[in-house]
This record gives sequence, C-alpha cells and structure tokens, in this order.
Amino acid sequence: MKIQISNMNLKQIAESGQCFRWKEINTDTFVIPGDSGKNIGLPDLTIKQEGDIFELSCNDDDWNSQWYEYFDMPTDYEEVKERIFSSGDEHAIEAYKEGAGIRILRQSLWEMIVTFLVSQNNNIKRITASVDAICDLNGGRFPYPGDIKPKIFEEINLGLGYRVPYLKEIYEYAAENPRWLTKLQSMSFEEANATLQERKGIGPKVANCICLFGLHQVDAFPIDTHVKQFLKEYYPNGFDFEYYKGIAGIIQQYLFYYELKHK
DNA sequence: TTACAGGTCTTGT
DNA sequence: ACAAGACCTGTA
Repeated sequence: MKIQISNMNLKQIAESGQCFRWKEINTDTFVIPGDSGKNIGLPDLTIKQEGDIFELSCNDDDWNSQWYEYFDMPTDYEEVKERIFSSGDEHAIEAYKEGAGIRILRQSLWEMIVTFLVSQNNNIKRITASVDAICDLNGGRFPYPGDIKPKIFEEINLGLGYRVPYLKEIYEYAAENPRWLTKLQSMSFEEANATLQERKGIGPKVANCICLFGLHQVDAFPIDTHVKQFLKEYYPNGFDFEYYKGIAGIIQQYLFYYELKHK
C-alpha cells in the first residue's frame, strides 16, 4: 500500500537512538521487525520513503490495526511544530529543524526495557550489536521472559560487559512476575518511573527512556550525555519544562538528535 | 594511549 | 543528600 504522511522521516527516526532493530536495505528503505510493536506475530514491514509518500509492504488492515499506532499517527506533530515555533525558544526551534521528521515510536515495552538496560554507558553501534545478539538467541525474534533461560547471559558472550547480571535479573524477575508489564502500563508516569528504578541497572535515565519509548509517557525526559550537554550549553538558567508539558519527551528527541549530529 | 559512549551502583562523607 | 570511583568494551 502507498500513503502520504506528514512530519515523518525514516532516516531520522532510524538515527534517533530509540530503535535498534531497523535495517536499512536501500536508501530510505527500511525493514522493521514485526515484533517491534505490540503484536508479536506481525510480519516484518518493508517501508520506503519518497518525500512524504510512503510505500509499505503491509495491507490496509495491518496498517490500521498495528503500524498506524507504531508510527505514532495518533499524535498531532503539526501541533508540536506550532508549539515549538511559537515558543520563542530559538535553540529548540533550531534543534527541531534538524530532526523535524522524528516521531516517538510506540514500541514493545519489554523490548525497550531490555534495550535501554543494554544502552547505559554504551554507544549506539555496540547497543545494536548486543540487541541483535540477544535476538539471535531466539531465532531472530526478540526474546520475551520465558523464551530464553536467564543463565544464557552468563554462558554466551553477547558483548554486554558488566550489564550481564542486569539482563539476567530482569529476565528472571519478569518471568516470576508476569503481571509486572501490564501493571506498568496502567501506572502514571511518576509511578512507572519509580517502579522501573526498583530494578537493578535501571536508573533515572534508563527509566525515562523506557517510559518515553515503551509506555509513550511523553512527559518523560531522559537526560543522557548529549542532552545534558545541550542543556548546559544553551540553557544555563534552566529549561522551561512547564512550557513543554505534554510534549517534553518529543522535544527531548529533537535536542538529542541535534546534539548527536553536531558533534 | 586515553577518552567516550543515550549511566548506575557502591561506598564514604 | 551528595561526591567520587569503578565498571565491560569497541572505536576514534
């Protein structure tokens, strides 16, 4: 199928550090694993961008029931744009222009938990390699609790370094507490954020990433080394979180992407 | 060779 | 509550 979508750029999303399993098979053409979203059994999606026209390998039903949400179509990015431009905040405007096609994907919560545990004090290239290695344990599909035995992390070198016990423990915990994920989904941002940080290896930054990318809590604002640098350089007197309430997490992605590109 | 990467934990004050 | 220091490892 073929459709027109505004405010979306696949390449920018792929580079924005929120998804680590997209494969670019051609220029502006990506394969996205079907289990990246909320329906584990979905076929992989091939999607090709030409301007604001997108050609997808799925049918209308799968678009309407699955990928529409995955690409965050329910969010009005035109409104986000207007709020940024009417803010008078020149640094946010500048950052926005750099990554105007970024969207906050609505990805699998479990995948985000595991992925951002891996991400700490790490680089995107190695995170991708480790996530791929973790999927290889499960025939290429992202392993859910119970799909693999937690001890596997100690037995096979997946390039996780000191994060091995974190991964082992989170797989154990989630298998023993099967309602944990659904509980997180019913919590407020503050509750979910605090609950996530009860797990070993999940601190404030990783918890905010999980809230933003796995729970679509758009008030989450992960402060990593890049965003910290951006805030320090351009907002020495503080960043106006109040003004951006409701879209702070989206803004955060523009700042992150801008800083990543200008380094 | 040293520093850094989408940080967190432990320990000491 | 806050500040060091340690921590795997590939890349520049």
